[in-house]
Amino acid sequence: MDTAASTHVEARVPTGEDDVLDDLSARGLVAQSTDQGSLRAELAAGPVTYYVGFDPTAPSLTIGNLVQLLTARRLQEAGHRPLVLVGGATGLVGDPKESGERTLNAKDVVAEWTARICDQVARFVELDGDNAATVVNNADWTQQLGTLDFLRDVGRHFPVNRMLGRDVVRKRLDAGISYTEFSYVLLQAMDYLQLHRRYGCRLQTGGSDQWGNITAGVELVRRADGARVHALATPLVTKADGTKYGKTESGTVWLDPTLTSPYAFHQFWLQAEDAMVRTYLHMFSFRPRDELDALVSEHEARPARRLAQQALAAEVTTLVHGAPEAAAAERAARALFGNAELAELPEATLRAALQETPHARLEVAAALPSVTDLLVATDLVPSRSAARRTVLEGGAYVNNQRVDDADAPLARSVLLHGRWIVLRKGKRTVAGVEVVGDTR
RNA sequence: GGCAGGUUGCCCGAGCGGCCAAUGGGAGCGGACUGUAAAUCCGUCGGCUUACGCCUACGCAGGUUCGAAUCCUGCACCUGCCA
Repeated sequence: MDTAASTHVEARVPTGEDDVLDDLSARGLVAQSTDQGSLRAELAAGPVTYYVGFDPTAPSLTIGNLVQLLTARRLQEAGHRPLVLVGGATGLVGDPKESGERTLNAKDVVAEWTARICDQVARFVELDGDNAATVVNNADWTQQLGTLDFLRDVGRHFPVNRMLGRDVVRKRLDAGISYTEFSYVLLQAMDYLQLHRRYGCRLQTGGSDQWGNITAGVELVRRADGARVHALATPLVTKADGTKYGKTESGTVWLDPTLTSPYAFHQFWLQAEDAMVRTYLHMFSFRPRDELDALVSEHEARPARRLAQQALAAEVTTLVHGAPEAAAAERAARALFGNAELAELPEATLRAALQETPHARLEVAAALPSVTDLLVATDLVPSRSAARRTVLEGGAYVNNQRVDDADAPLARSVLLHGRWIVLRKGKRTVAGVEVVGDTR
């Protein structure tokens, strides 16, 4: 991680125009690749058809997959032709992971996830033009393949002794690995071969955790068709301490706005660690590198202003959710976390901000509910016990005022513009409450 | 197939008849400090109950006992040794 981050601080040797590969590696997006010289030559010679694949293991992709999607987009912008593969077939089998055997998902569930991810993925690449992207599903060539043909035509190219030497497999040998997962690599390798034959695909990109699967495909294409094709792996995105990236207190950061709201998505990036913003900007932003370097210098001079985080959040949210959503998330953040007194915000601004956060509408007849009730109603906490605990720990705020009594009904005077409450848990988790009904 | 050991809360891992909602670590959450950053320190960490308690939990199903995560029986899965 650090090596990737440090390579682009130094001024590059001035060789005129950077090519895509230079740009990718300067951005820290190249962890491993097959022979760079010939890959560079092929990319320079003309449009190269390449592919990146995603397995439907959930109803949506996550920000962990975003690096892959954006890398595909960078290559497309450089004139190459993307095939985005969704693993309708491989998703039924499951990539072996170190921690142990996966639970197989039901076929109809996988089919639904596949459809959703096909839609999702299509938004990150250009579907028109000379080098239009194509979304493909590996179920198309895997599903009707017979077992005997599979064993004879694909299986014979895979020496088991080599397969046993693979890292993931070795790590699973003690705990055990099913034949299902052991065979996964054959399916992914076959994808590369099929895409090579059908579309002339010559490059596969993916996360470095996929390197083994990717190179297995490279090898299969060579053995089966005698062709030399390429592989390019991006590094895994991590936090400064090397731990897993992409989780918040409420869980995974999804690309689907119904699973992670644009506001929550924006907040995630806004809260990026100082030590990592430079890395993230280079990996996720499409702005030129010298512009990013300038931004980072400015940030380092005055980190408390969080300029780099703001730029990062604005751009990535725009990429994923569009400019209007990104702007709304930004306005909400400014209203709720800015220096302005909440009571002085115009109602329209306040309402718009709270619509972005988790919020609840409450019918109230007489007395207002307690903070505990509100924390539960807005899903800021999972249970009433947790809500009480939060209040007890001093982490519950109404309109930025700490509340000490978990059970006392709130006074009517807390209502902003007669109906709004800004509820906060801890430092940065905000929710809105709209009180409707008799508010005399 | 035989023998031995194992299955504990989000994860790791103690407990081996009552003092166990269960030691400890990690993650998470809250507070202090700060900048919606990191590090550090402190607190918290099944659910319901304005707290007297109640409910659900220690692989699954039964049983013994006043009382079981702890003992017994059966089942499932895992690990090691032997075949």
